[in-house]
Parts: sequence; structure tokens; C-alpha cells
Amino acid sequence: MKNKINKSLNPNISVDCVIFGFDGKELHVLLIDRENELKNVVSAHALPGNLIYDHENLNMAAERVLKELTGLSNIYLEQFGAFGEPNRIKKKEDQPWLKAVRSNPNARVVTVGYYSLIRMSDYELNPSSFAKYASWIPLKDIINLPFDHFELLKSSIDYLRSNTKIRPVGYNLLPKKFTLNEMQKLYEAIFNKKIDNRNFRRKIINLDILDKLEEKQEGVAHKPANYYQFNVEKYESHIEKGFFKFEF
Amino acid sequence: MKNKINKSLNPNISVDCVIFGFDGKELHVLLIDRENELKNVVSAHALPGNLIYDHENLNMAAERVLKELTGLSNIYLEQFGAFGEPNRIKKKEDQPWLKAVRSNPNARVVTVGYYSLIRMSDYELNPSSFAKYASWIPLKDIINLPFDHFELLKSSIDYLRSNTKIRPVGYNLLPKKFTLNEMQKLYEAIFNKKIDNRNFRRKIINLDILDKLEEKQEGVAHKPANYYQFNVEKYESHIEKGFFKFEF
DNA sequence: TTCATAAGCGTTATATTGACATTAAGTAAA
DNA sequence: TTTACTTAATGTCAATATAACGCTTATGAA
Repeated sequence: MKNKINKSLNPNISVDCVIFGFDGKELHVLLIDRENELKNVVSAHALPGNLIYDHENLNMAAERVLKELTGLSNIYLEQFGAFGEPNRIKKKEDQPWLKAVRSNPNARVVTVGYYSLIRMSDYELNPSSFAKYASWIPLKDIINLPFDHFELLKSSIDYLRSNTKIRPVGYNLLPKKFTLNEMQKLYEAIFNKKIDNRNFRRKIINLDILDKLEEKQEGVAHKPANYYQFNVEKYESHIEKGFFKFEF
Repeated sequence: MKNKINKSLNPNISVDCVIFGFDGKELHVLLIDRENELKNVVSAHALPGNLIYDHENLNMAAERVLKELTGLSNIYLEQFGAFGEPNRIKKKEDQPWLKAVRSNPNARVVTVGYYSLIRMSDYELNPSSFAKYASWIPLKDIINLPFDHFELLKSSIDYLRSNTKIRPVGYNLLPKKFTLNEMQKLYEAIFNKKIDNRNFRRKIINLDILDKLEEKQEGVAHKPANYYQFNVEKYESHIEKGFFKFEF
């Protein structure tokens, strides 16, 4: 079995996934823990990623790898870049792990980065393959990662920010029903900056992508907030055209 | 020599370059002609691209490949995506050429797309390697290409357009000195749509990235246009921050 | 001198932005 | 039952940006 798999695993191409989650307060990233015996290494955490099979395309590979390592499936993944420094997996501290899991640990590997935004509470993590654990780590607590994963992470954040400036975000990150303040907190988390609440509300509501529900928060010790949900049709069409202002 | 090169050519990873040029009227794309005996194939034109060496990173590879095939050097290239459909180089009509130039013509190849915008007149084309000719083809005349090159081309155009909405464009495409109308024609070519000239001028001038020169067109049978040039500092800083309007 | 051509300029009505402070609705505590 | 506390929700104004629109100007050619 191992041989059969290795036969069609391409030794030179991998995918890595940066999965962002939002808990209402801050952004988290889904990382896996690799083998236990590597716990004493600088960082056992890593982005879920692995070599691809020759019969699958890059998107399929990313979905499969994510599923194998974390148990997550049906996740919409978007490519944010290819990373191919010749020395990207040559760091000394990364070698023991590579030797343990790769049949060709010295091969040059170019990786393609995929990212996604998901509601943390919607998914249960079920790590397997070489992942012993999979867990949500607050973005701000991630200070290093093996290989060039930290670069990938930074790059994915740049991409997420650019993207959020161009098209609305949140359908995949927020609960089905959410308050405008939760949505604002998400934007603040993405841009890492405070936003004026009146201006935020005006801008978002004018986009006309939300439906205001008849439902309010309950049991909170303050004025209850109204719930909203995305109007999927309007949201999608806005995603397609983007909300550029610099048009002619 | 052939063996030595092949030893370090990675059989699974390639780069392809989409080089856009502008002649003052319309966008052109730099294509190579492959071997003569393939002239009767559906399309002998192709994007300049080839496998990468294991010692070079993706950017270096794109620069080298571009240089080898077209003679262009010192071109700033930007990545626009990775393409990895398993069948992307399996089309029947593409096999003879692959067999002729690749030592492993059946290998699965993932390609990374790079694009650039250049002033056509600034560069002389000097094809070599497996390129017999390299020539500028009007974008609108390109109706098919081998492999998935047509997909890459479409994807690069999408990327160029998105990019042009976010940051100014033209420094690499227009002559050093240019008129506002030439710049407008460039934008019209990119977006493939007419732009109101007064609004265009106002918008571009308000960006404050151009210096108005003391020089005018000469010998034209109409009111001579004023020349402008990019103020590189202001242009660069604008490129960095982008001109998003959807900010908080 | 006139003609043809593209360059270059300006206004107005509308929409968007950013800055800023107060009131409202609920629970908890006194 | 009153008061305190907390977060939700709302409005205005001045400045800026946008889209739509037509006329005048400078030059070479006829």
C-alpha cells in the first residue's frame, strides 16, 4: 500500500493550507502537530500540507491533504501563490521530520498555497495521517513555523487583506446569524485596526448584501443586538463584481 | 551537455510567461514559434515557458526561460497563479513537440504563471533555444494556444485587470515620455472599454504620480499634446499602498 | 484662409467619505 | 423599584469624489 501511494505521489510538488477561523474575537489558524517525538523541536506545529498525487489537480490535492490531516472536508479553498525557493525545506531542524515521512526527503519541492476562511464552530477536527493533533492557534501567537510556512502564512494574510478590500467577506467565517458588531469585529481582526462603528454599519448596509432578521440577541445584559444573515444571491454577485471604486 | 542540463531540470515544474506589450493602440502578447516542422499543427505559437532547474527559484526560472526563448532580460515578472490540471499537457496535438524537446515527455508538470508589462519598442527580440521566432501578437488575434496556455493567458488578463483597478499601471508599458491620451488608450486597451477623457484626466492627475513636462508633440496635424512622465517615487508609493476606496 | 484633427479644459448634480456624540434596550445589583 | 452598567443603534455636516456632458484651442494640410 505504501509503495502504491508513493508511486503516484509527485516528489516535487506539494500544497499547503492556511485555514483561518474566527471565534468572534480574533483570527485563528489551523495548525497540525506532527509526531510526538518532535515536540522538543523548535516548532512541531505546521501548516497542513503534503505532496500531491499525479492524478489530482491542485485544488483536489489541497482538499484531500486538508481532509487527511485535519478531518475537514467540503472546504472552499483558494490559491494564493506558489512558493519555490530552492532551500525552502532545507533548514537543518526540518530534516528529521522530512526523513521520517518522505520517501525522497531531499527532493526539491515547490508548494502551492491555498487558503480558506471557516466558522470554527462548524467543524470538528479529526487529525490523522502524520498529524497527531490539529488545533486552532490564535494568529498573534504564531511566531514561527517549520519550512517556509511562516512566509506562507504572512503571504496568505496579505492576500486575505487585499481580497477583503475588494469583495465582502464573512459568509464563511461568521455564524449563519450574526450581529453587525460581530461582523465589524471580524473586519477589525482582518485589518488589525479599529473601525468607526457608524461608518462601518453604513458601508456594509449600503452594500445591500445582508438581510435583517426579526430576531434579537437574548439574555445579554445590555441592549440586544439585531441578527443579520447574508443574502447569498446578493453576496455572490457582489463577490463576482467586487466593490472597486477605481473604475472608469 | 544535454545530460548535464537534464540532470538538474526538474521534470515536474515549469514556468510560463505572459508578456504584455503596448504599441499605443492595443495590447500585444509575446509568443514564440516553436520548431518549423510543427507549423502545420493547430498552433505553433506558444507562451514562452519551460521546466525549471532545481537550483533556481521560481522568479529566477521565469527570468531565465524568458531570456533563453526571447532574448529579453531584466524584466520584472510577477506571479499570477499555479496551474496543475493533471491533463494540462496531455492533448494529443501537443505530444509530438513534447516528445521532441522533453527527456520525460509524459511527466506530470505543474506550471507557475508569470506576467509582465513592457514597452515593446524598448526591447529587441532574440529568440533562441527551441524558439525559432518570437513575436508580438495582438491580443485580440490570439484564439488558441497549445497546452493550457490559453487558460493561462485569460487568467493573466483577469489578474492584470484586477491589478490595474488597485494600483496605477503604465510605467513599464508606456514610453518614458507619453501623452495623457496615450495613457488613456492603454487603460482602454486593458479594460477593453472606452473611457471619458475628462474624467480620466482628472482621476489620473489627482493621483499625483505624473510630472508634466515642458515638452509637446511636434509635427502633428492637430493641437500638440503635452508630454508627461511618471514621477517614480510617487508612483512607487502609490503602487505600494494601492488606491483602494473600500477602506475603513 | 479655411479645414480637419486631436488636445485640453470646466460645471453641475449626485454620491461617498470621515469625523464625531448621544440615546435606547436590556440585565444585574442595590 | 430604582439605579447602574453595558453594548446596540442611530444622524449630521463638511469635504471629497464621481459621472455625465460640449465647447474651445493649437497645429499641419489643403
